[in-house]
This record gives sequence, structure tokens and C-alpha cells, in this order.
Amino acid sequence: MAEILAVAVQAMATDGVAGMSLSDVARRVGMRPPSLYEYFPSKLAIYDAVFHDGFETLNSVLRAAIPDFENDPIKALRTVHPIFVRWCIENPVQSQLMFWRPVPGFKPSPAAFAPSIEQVGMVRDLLQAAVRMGQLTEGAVTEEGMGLYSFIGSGLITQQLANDPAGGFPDGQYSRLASASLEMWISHYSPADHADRPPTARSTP
Amino acid sequence: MAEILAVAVQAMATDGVAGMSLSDVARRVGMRPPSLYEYFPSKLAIYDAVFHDGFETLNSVLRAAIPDFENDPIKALRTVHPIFVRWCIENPVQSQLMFWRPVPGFKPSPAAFAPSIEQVGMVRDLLQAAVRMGQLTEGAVTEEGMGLYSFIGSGLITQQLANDPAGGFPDGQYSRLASASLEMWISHYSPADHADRPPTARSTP
DNA sequence: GTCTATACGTAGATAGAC
DNA sequence: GTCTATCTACGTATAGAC
Repeated sequence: MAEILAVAVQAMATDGVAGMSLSDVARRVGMRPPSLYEYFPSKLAIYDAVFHDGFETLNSVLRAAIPDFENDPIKALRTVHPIFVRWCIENPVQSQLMFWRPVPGFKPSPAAFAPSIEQVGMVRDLLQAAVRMGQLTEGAVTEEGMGLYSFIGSGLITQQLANDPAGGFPDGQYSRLASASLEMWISHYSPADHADRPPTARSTP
Repeated sequence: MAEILAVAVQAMATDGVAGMSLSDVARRVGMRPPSLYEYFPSKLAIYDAVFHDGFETLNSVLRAAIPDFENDPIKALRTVHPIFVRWCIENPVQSQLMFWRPVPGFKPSPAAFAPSIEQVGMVRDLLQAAVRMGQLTEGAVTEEGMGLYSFIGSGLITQQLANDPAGGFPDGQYSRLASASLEMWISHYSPADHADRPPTARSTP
């Protein structure tokens, strides 16, 4: 199963995520197409597995980087964020499935979605710790704070993959702005920046 | 041609952008598939036209909103940004083609890409005006400033279309954060916020 | 578990009549 | 410009032998 998935990802990389065909995957693993059905009940099940394993792998990569900085959450964030961006840029097939909806008819199953929810929890815990230590304002862990954080990540990855797919990390035209965008977000929720004025008072309806 | 394109967009909305088929489009316009080749030389040419017309339409929508505020560029930006986001969320097929790469084998032609470049120019001109009037720091019109601005837009639209496609604007889970994200960006390049300290330092003024 | 054979449908695109 | 007819190819998926 792992080999089939790895080969399927390769196939998606060359023919486009939505362009993967079972015949092609079967040929690449040295099988006939019907044999694949012993391992996955349908083509969409393969997408589901790639989606699920993508988040699982990414989560373990992130988890491995966090524990070292438990007493300095912002330092952990500054360390983990580029690791997150790098993994996504270097695994464009998984990222396209995880961030976009490139395959007609494919929606991740609840089981495949679980690691994605887990990742949101990891981020929230990290930010929550930063708030407790006075490194961030409370706004950082609101829907707004988490939402804006997701924008700088998904926006960067989207732009890099769509408009400069060969750019890679950290030298791509957009990858390059990974820390700059994170610093914008941190500074927006930094206590020092907002100590003496209301957090969101400058918007015009 | 306009009717074919409109119908093709409808077809992409129901079957997925990459799932559009010429037979289906032909049926919907009351033609046989070969007749479509009188208007478009290939299926990819239809994607190219949708991509091109999407940016053209969006540009004219934005242009119509800007001139009223030429003496207050930031006010123009605060007005235009939600209009931009709204159009993208309400035209998800075009947005997916414009922001993502959902169709295997499709890359916009240089001609189709021209209006996209034009849009970047429009934004740069607006921000440049804001800088000249002292409303933004010079960093706003650098590659970094323009890049971060693109992140908050493409990130929001990506998240809204991928994870809450029924949410719409302005009530969607992510759409709702359109002004908050813009204000984060504006405040990051606001002279008052950075007048007396280096860009990434966080001491209290 | 893997295969052959095949069902069953669809696709994009072209030839050529009218 | 639109059609019928067709080409050529490929797709996912199943049946059933071994």
C-alpha cells in the first residue's frame, strides 16, 4: 500500500493531481489495474489516503520540532513555521490536495480529515502558551487570530505552487517571504504593539 | 462565444473545474460537440478564455470602484479590497483557475496572463500613491509588501473556497476576516506604527 | 493476490456531407 | 456553421480463472 501511494504521488506530480490514472499507477508498480483494487477500493480512496498521510507526516515533522522550545512558544513558532512552509512546498502534490480542491468529486473523509483538525489544535496550543506567557495578546487565539495565521501560510503556499512552482524553498519568489509574513502576524498580536490602543479599532465598515 | 463560455463556467461549477467536458457543454448550449470547434480550437482554449475574461472582468469591477478616492488611497484600498474578495468568492470557478492550478496541462497563455499583470500594476499604483501621501511606508510597494498583500487575499480566498465553499461573502468563516486581514497589512506598513523604531523591533512608542 | 478478459462509458478531436 | 459519423484512445471497475 505504501508503495502504491508513493507511486501515485509520483504520477500526480507528472500528470497533475487530477490527471492521475489507475492504469498509469499500475504500470509504474508493475501490476495490472485490477490488482490495485486489492489495496484500495476506488480511485478516490487513493486521494483520501494521500490526503490523510500528508497531514499525518506533516504533523509528525512539526511535532518533532516543537518540544525543544516549550518555555519560549514564540521561538517555537518562529522555528516551526518555516519547517511547515518548507514541507508544503517540497510536497506539492499533498499540499494541493490539502489546501485546494483540485479533484472533481473528491472530498476528504472524516477519518482523513482528523489529522488536519489535530494540526489546528497543535497550533492553537502553541499560541495559547504564548498568550499565557505574555508573548502574544489574547486576540492571537481567537477565530480571527487563527484565521489570519492560516492566511499567511495558505496564501504563501498557494502563490508559490501556482505561480512559481519551480521556485522551491527557501528561494522561491514567495517562499522567501515566509518569515516576513510570520513577523507581520506576530507583530500584529504582540502586546507591546497594542498596549495602549484597541486591537481592531482601525477598520472602516 | 460568450454563451459557450458562460455555459462552460456553469458546467465547471457543477462537475468541478477539471471535470468539464465538451460533450456536456455542447449539450447545454444545444449543439453537437464538433460545432464547438468553430469557436474554440481545443478544450484548453476554453480554460484560457475563462482565465482571461475572469481577470478582465475583475479588473473592470475594481477600476470602477477606485477613481472616487484618488486623494485618499488608503480609503480606496479599504473600499476596493472587500470588492475584490467578494468578486472572487462569488465567482469560484474563475478564482480557482486564477489562483490555483486545478487543470492538468493548463497553463494560461501570455495573452491570457496580461490582465493579471495589469492587476498587479493597478495595486502597485494605488499603494504607491498611498506612500507618496505618507499613508504607508515605502516597504508597502516593495516585493515584500506586495507579496504579503497577495497572501492575505489569496490565503483568504483559498481557505474560503476549499474549506467553506458554501459560506459565501461576507458571512463565510474566512470571508468574514477580509477587513481584519487588510487592517493587519495596513498597520504593518503604517508610518505611525514604525516611525521611531526599526521595522521588526517591538518596543513601546 | 494476481491475472486475463471485458463491460461500459466517456473523452477530445477530425472528416466530410449539407 | 452545423451536422452525422467516426476515429482513437483511455478511463474505472467487475467477473471469474488460477
